[in-house]
Amino acid sequence: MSRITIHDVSRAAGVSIKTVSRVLNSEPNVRSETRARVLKLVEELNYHPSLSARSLAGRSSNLIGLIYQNPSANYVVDLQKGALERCHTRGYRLLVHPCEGTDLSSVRDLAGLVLESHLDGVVLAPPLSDSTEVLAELQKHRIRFVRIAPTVDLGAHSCVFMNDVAAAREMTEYLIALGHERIGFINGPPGHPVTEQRYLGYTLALRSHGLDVDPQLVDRGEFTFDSGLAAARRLLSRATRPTAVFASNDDMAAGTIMAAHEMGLTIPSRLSVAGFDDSYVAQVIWPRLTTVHQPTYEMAHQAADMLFRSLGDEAPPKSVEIPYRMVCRESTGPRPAN
Amino acid sequence: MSRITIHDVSRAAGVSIKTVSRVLNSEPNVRSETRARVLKLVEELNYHPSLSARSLAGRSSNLIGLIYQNPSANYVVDLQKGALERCHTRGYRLLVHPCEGTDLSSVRDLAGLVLESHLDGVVLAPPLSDSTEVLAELQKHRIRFVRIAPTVDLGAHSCVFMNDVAAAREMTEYLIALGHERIGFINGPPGHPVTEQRYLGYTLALRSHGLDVDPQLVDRGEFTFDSGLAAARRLLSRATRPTAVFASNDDMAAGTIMAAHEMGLTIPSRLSVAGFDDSYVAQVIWPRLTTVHQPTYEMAHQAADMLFRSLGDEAPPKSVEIPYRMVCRESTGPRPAN
DNA sequence: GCCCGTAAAGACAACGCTGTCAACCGATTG
DNA sequence: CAATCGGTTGACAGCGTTGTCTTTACGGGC
Repeated sequence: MSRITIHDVSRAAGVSIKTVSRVLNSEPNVRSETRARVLKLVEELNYHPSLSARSLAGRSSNLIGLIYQNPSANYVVDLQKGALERCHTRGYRLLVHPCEGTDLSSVRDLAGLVLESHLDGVVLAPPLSDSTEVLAELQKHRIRFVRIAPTVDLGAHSCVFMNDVAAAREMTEYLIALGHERIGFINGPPGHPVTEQRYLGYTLALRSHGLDVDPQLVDRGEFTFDSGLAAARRLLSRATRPTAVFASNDDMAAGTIMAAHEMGLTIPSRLSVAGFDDSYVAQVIWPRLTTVHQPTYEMAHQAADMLFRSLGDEAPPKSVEIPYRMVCRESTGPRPAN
Repeated sequence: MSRITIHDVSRAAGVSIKTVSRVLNSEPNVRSETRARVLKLVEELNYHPSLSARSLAGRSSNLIGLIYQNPSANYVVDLQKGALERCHTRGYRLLVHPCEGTDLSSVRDLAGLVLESHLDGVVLAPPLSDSTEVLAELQKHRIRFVRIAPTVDLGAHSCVFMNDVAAAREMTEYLIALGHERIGFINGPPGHPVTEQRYLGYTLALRSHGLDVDPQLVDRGEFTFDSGLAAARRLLSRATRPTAVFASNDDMAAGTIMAAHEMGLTIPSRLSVAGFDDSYVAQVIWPRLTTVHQPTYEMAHQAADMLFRSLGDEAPPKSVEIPYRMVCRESTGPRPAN
């Protein structure tokens, strides 16, 4: 039982392989009668064109890459789903490529991956979307790419993003509106694109409401639960404890909630906690987390779409902003009377 | 700047393309001196062989598929990581394929996927690993596969699994040992491979300790947080409330904990909750969840390994059992004095 | 009635590699 | 010294498509 090829179909239909090829690629200049006959045979013989042969012979491989380096499972899955959905409707296939480790070797591998697999283009998720090495490598090989949530070289390439500054600012202002004045902040790791932005939003909100940015109220984590737990423990043991903590992602917010539980601080009556991302954990922990919905799925979806458009020489917009959404749940409340 | 091919390397090294090919594939009968020269040029020219050409010309595509249909992000990511790691060390590439929807079309597509992409084989995750349609389709096309956690046709093909029955039994016995006698159970959806097994473990434990299986204490969910929450609400409002609830996965256990919080039942002093999977949420919710660690990563890793071995005609073991591990945290405690 | 334009279809050479087989070499053997 | 052999290498034909160019058929305009 060997593979069914275009030759089998062409023989059965009594046409040349080129005609079958034309039908399969929806090219013009095929009589509708012939087209129908070929299509019927394709169905009957259960013929599936070889992608390898296609990408070898043609200009396109109908394969794009999704490149990320992110520890958060939910983020990754949303990314994949968004990109996959778009790939599916456009007849593309997706190769996922988690870049583990920050070493340079994986960066060099990247161009290799694209070349080996004949990728038509790649979608770059943060923090890789800001890596100058990665960008340089891709450009050197003239590889098309779309970046998700970059913070540097905005104008240079297509990208899709959300306004992290405005979102962080709005969340902080929400806490201020609830009466909080000592608002702690758990920052992300330095160097990560969104870290600066979310912190900036936090400080802008404070300043515009006449509040000082107290370094005693700012700590730092690695965007992981454990690091958030540790940072929150430090923050909540300070002499002047904050009445609200804004963690710059949900995992660290979950850590903060755990720390509060440990210390017997009821949420939100004695401590308000806000997160960022609206990941799965936000809906699952007690109390449910007030957070900013990051449109990861939509961004990946849009990024893939822009990539396809640029592959089709259909000059895509330089950048697309996807709106975020405040999600107010039960982890935040008015400042304690005290 | 066009692509660098095997011809460029062979020209530069002053050998035939076949010799370069031999070097790249670690074939014998190449003088070590020649081999070194070729390798050096490959490095210098930054040559990357085309996988399309390879899979078209050769017998193997060095590409395997990971096929799943699972809503849980953490499970999926663990699966991917396990398979990817093994692929990486063996020089294979991984095509992930989430089968959304249970419709037959995706099943028919499956063989198409394999044929189109020249996959050498596939790893099948539950619940697809039990789908007779999928298995039939793969066999019809003589496609090699390894199943993860199947429950039917065990002997027929290679598979890797864990002992869900024993694990569920051990967890139930752990609760019994804590003094609990009214132990609720939240079952999974009918038809899913592990549903029956975990329930069986639960009943076996009860019976062997002289306890009845009270249908009033058993409810059902869909392995999702929301369904677990709903089931727990029902379960905890019954006349004779259980003193412990064993949810057959972590997401539903998280829902149970949320329900308990809603009803003001402190955990574990008034209600013990146990889960299954040891997914990310288990470590993040308050109190941390007592659960069974499901070795998802290891199973995927092992499955990929077995697939590679069977591709290399190195008759792999028919089935491999990966040990589970009880993880006792703070969500379980002695039966309330009452 | 002839020429030309255009739609429809085919012939054939790539694409970049591997598989097969043949060729060559120096060394061993009878 | 011819025959043989194993290690080393190369020539060349695919693999299953698409791209390019050519051929054929069929109308319409003069």
